[in-house]
Amino acid sequence: MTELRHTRDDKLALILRASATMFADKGYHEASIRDISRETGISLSGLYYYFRSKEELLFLIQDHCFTTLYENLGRLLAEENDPYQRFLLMVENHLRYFVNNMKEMKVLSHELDSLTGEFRQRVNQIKRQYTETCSSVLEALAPEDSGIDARVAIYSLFGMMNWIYNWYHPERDVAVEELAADMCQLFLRGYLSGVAERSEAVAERFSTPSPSIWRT
Amino acid sequence: MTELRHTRDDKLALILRASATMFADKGYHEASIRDISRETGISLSGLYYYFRSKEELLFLIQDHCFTTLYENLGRLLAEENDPYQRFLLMVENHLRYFVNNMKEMKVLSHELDSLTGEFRQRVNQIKRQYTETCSSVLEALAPEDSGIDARVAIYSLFGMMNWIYNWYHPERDVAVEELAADMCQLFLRGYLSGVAERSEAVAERFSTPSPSIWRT
Amino acid sequence: MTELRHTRDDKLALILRASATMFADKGYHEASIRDISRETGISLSGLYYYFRSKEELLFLIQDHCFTTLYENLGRLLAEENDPYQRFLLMVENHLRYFVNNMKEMKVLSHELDSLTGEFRQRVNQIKRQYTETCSSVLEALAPEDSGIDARVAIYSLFGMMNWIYNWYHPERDVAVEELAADMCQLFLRGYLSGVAERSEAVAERFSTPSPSIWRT
Amino acid sequence: MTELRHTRDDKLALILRASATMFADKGYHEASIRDISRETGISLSGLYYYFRSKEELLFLIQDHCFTTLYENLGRLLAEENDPYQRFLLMVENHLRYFVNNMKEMKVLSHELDSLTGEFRQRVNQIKRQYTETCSSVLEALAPEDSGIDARVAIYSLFGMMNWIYNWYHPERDVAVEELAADMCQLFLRGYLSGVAERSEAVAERFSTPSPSIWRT
DNA sequence: AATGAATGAGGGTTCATTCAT
DNA sequence: CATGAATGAACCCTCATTCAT
Repeated sequence: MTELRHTRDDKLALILRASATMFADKGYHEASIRDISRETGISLSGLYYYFRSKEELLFLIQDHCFTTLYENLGRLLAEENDPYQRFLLMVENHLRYFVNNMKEMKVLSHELDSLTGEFRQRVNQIKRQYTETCSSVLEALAPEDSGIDARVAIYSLFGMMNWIYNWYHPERDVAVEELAADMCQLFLRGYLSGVAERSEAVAERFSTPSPSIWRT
Repeated sequence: MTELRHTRDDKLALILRASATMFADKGYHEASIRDISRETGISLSGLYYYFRSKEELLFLIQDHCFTTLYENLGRLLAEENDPYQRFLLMVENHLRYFVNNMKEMKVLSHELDSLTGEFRQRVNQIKRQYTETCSSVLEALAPEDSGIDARVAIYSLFGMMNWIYNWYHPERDVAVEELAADMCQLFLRGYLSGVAERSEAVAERFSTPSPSIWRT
Repeated sequence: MTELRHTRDDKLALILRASATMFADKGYHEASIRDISRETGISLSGLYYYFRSKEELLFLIQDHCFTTLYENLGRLLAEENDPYQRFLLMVENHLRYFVNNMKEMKVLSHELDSLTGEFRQRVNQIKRQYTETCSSVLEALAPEDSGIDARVAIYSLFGMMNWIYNWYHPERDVAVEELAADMCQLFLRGYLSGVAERSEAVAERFSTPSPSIWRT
Repeated sequence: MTELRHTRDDKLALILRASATMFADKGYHEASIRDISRETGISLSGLYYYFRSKEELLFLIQDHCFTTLYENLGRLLAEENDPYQRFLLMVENHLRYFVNNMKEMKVLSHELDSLTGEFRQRVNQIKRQYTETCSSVLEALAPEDSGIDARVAIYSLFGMMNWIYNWYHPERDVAVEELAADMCQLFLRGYLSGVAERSEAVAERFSTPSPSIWRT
């Protein structure tokens, strides 16, 4: 009885998985409902029992991903007070979810603009919540004056992390834990950290803006 | 006279601009040739005088962008020997071109997979050349052992830089020169650099891998 | 009930008929799917439920025609041993089917080259089988030495028969039975057969090749 | 001077040749003016100096072919009075021209319907003249009563001859002279001529119409 | 809960043809 | 004579979606 009532949810989950894979591989607009029908074995019109439109399907995927990511972060942060550890947890949570759901995350990164109206608003809202949580974790760690613009800082971090679907291969590259540790160190201490003579040599270079010889 | 003879190239340039904007706004597959026709004022079939297929159009854009980016970098590096300055030039060149050609660069980032066959190979080749040049600039600067995986380092840098089309607004955010300076500092010295007590406190945290409490 | 379940096949048959007529009247390439849509009353896209491409549509027609023609011949020959009767049956079968399906046969004659790849191979294969069966019927009848090249003989016969779509009008010309009888006599006994003095007069003429006064 | 004035005609001849080849290979409608432009090396718009429309181009080819064929026949028949020789000349003239201009003749056979209006009328007129001349040659030879319908006879002959573009390969098959001789014998004396016992055995079979067991 | 059949809108592309130069 | 540039019409085909069953 109980199992039977789960049938619907199970099938929906199957559909979401297949769709996310399809959307990631071919892009949202290039992937057709027919592709999903073929992949899931459910007939074209049968699919429409589970969602009302293709856009809702995209929404369901994005909503589920962001919600999970966000809730995971909340759960982890709830048990940790130390700012450094909180930062570390945030990065690792983010990267781990991305690595484990690479296809879905590519969809998240690419296809936000494909949503419209209320769908877009709802995803944007949770995305904003997530971003704010991350920002506050970062700010709790910030030096009084790092000399770095706040938006540049947070979005550079996101850029580092979100870009991985473009190059990261689990079987070839370092494990997620090291990936997280490396990125944390890069972001917090920099590429040259630990190098002795760095302090003055580099510092001096950044003290004066470089001459912009560059034309557009 | 001479100007008149440039008509054809000018129109092609106009088409490429409009197409890049279209592709960036709606995505390559969502943007229709009819959209480009409407935007440029050239008839649908008239456009095909300038390119043989939509895919070639995408190729022309990507090829032009990457080539320009790559050649600009070569020109800048040719006059500079100091590793730090070379790094700075590389980052500034990259960011400046991205900021000045945001639409095109979004297309570059998103639509590489949309090319097939020889088009793809040719763009991939120049992309590889550009990446290698950047990598060598970075390596010339590298500490003996930063403890950070080489691929993680270079792609984190690219991630930081390439992500900007997702958040950077020229009129609202810092100028390109500062953007470049900030990212250089972030990447080279880290977010916490300059903070006195950082050395030991942070270092210790990275010495032992964080406990991975996280399940998939 | 049963009839209702045949709906799909019936519609396909309707489409094939209409398409064959269209292809015959305007030629394969000149006939548009829109024409077929108009003719059948089925929407343009609705047609694609029944075939995957225009080329497949042509294939379906050609395959059906050749297969029917070939199977009919097999059925007729199975019950007849006498070489003359077998020849007669072959000719009558061929002509009757052509006359009854003139449009389709014109398509068969004209549009073999319009097929490509596997479609072409499959039609060519059955065409070859049919030709071979006809050839063997002819050879079983052949005099030891008619003095006529084998290929010239069989293809002259086919030429006579296949050409009829260019001139034959059922309502104006002789009935199929006579058409078949006439062509059989023409082919087997010749136009002058029965004429008394023919034997020597004509024979002599063919004994020496005519002087070729003709320039290219 | 004189040579210069021939330039136009020479180029037109080049265009007609190339077009006929194109039309024969791909069919009239499938061959594009662009194909002809590519083949001749003359620019797309440049071609329109030599003809007013694609249809006129087809007309020029058909008209030239039929006229040449017809005039050649007239020249040959003018010097020959013997009915048998006249028949032979007619067949050989027809076949030789077909073999030497296979591409053009395929166009003639296939694309008569592609002409409309006056173009069609003019080609049809000369075609009718040619057919009538051939018919009269045949009738001059006819037995009082061959028992064969006149239309069946003449069109069977044409069928035999016109079909050759479907199977005849100059390098593989018999020479044109033998081709002509074979077809003449076939048509006049039949496939079984010379076979002694034929007379009664076969004749009897044709005296009674074959039982038409065949349903549509 | 699921499907076969159907559709309107729109996709990229090619075509014969024109016209100013 | 010849061409580069341009166009409207039409092409085949795919799409997300619906609806009776």
